Amino acid sequence: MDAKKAEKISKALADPNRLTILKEIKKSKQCLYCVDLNKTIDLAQPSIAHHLKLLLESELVTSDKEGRNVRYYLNNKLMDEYIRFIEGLKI
Amino acid sequence: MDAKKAEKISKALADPNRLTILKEIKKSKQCLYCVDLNKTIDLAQPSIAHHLKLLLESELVTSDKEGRNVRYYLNNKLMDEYIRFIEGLKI
DNA sequence: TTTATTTATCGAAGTTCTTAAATAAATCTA
DNA sequence: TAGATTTATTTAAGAACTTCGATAAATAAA
Repeated sequence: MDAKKAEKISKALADPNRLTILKEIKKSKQCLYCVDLNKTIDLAQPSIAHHLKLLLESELVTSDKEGRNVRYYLNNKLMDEYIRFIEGLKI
Repeated sequence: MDAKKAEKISKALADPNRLTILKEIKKSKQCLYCVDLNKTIDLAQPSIAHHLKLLLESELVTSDKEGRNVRYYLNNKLMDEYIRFIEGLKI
């Protein structure tokens, strides 16, 4: 992973609501519907949609459509790559 | 590590110049003088001082004074804690 | 087909971040 | 002590980010 990608991922992780979203996806076991986040997170729907978009753009999260719902998944592989990048910063 | 701390570290990592600074500290083997960064990074001195302050506040970097110079060190232990936090996000 | 539900987009307001010029503070050197 | 060097602080401008209301788009349900 290059520094630019790591920067983008770091940015995606640099917000309390996005960290909460990631934890909620984890809690939901593999996937999560966007609509469930509206109940958990105290933000307006467009704000949640915005955060999900950033997470998708960072590729920390993937998604697929199921009717009018969207399912979200964690990208464990990318998280591992990010971890390796951080490891690479260490002496 | 709690989410608030992880957020702060993520913020510190979410900038290309700060990632470069971390890499330079690593390259310098254990420590680095602030003045050396002025040669490496194309930023004005106050900007570099600002980035170093953020890195210190995140605790990713520590420092000590040596005369009028300041030496910077990577906090490998905190990086490990951060890595464990990211691991904890995975399913 | 009409209505309801779910998600995405646009636009604007407020906040935070990045950067640099000016300058101060600390310490070294001559 | 006087001047040079290194780092920190203040202030301000511009860029980027977060948030939400309004609204659009897509699909499901009645």
